[in-house]
Amino acid sequence: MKVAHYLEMLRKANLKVTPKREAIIRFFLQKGRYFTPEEVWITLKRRFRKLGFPTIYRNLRELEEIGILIRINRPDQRLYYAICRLGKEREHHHFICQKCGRVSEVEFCNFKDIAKDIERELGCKITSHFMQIEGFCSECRQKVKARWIKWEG
Amino acid sequence: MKVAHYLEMLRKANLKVTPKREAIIRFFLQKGRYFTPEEVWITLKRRFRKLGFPTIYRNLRELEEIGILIRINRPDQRLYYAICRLGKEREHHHFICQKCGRVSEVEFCNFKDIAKDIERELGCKITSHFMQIEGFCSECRQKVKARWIKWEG
DNA sequence: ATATAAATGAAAATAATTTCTATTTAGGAG
DNA sequence: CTCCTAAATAGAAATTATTTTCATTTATAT
Repeated sequence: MKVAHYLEMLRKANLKVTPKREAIIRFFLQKGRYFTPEEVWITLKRRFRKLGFPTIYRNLRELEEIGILIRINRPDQRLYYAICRLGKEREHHHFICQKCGRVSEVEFCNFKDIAKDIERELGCKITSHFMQIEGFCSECRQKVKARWIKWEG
Repeated sequence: MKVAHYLEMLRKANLKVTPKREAIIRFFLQKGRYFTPEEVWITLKRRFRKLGFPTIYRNLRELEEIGILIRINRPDQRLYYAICRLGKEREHHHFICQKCGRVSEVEFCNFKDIAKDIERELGCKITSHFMQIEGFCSECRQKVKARWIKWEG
């Protein structure tokens, strides 16, 4: 998705299109991986002489609420965000590279069937599920392979 | 699983079986739902005149590391723990009741096949995945139903 | 251009979590 | 059963991520 599309999402959500919001979106879109609010702040601080922490935190949360960003779960319990290329309408999950942090959308998920089974088993009613998949992205995977070959001779 | 089994897990992990550790395990086992470290502390404080926050935090983390407890993800970004009745060996996920907080094990997950498809699609190598399923447990579901019937007449 | 509600920066507050250190305790050896 | 040692703990203090407050600025509809 292009920047224009995300800006349209802002308008639809009655959020003003400010230079900082646009910069945040462009930043995530360009990097394609996850970041902490602090990392976003440090990077954007170069371009904006004045840029407060609360602005970053507030905007990241707002952008997440309307489906432009997603939150990434990490064991260190800090906030991590990444851009979502699909939005909330299309059910999907995310793959996170444990080496480079790249985040990729995964549309495939036959959870409907699994949910049915679980509901029958537990007698419960499932309303949502969250999944995060981790591993090595194709790029990092090839690097690892290359190193292996080098070692193995 | 019984308390004795969890104590055995402690020994295997070279962690001493202290009264507080045992109390933490019993607490979670009896309640069957998730709690914050603070909630655990408040409850156990009644039984132990002296009980420090760090002890709770440290123990919860340690018990999680060896598979006795699991961490629950909530949007508020705070720590939540619950007991795991299966351990790390058996691959499984957890269902969390959004009303009462009850945590149930879900062994069914045909992720192997899904993983294959994702790996082919993204060219990645999947090493792990995390899933958390939410909804209403059978008990809370019946309560909701009962209220509905009452309303509907 | 103007008005107005929304967005922002700076400083301060909050609150969860961890560190530090002296003391206590579990559990193995004798 | 007693002693020993490493591990566990309490309490206070420190740390640190995140949020609140509020005066000022800005986007955008008119």
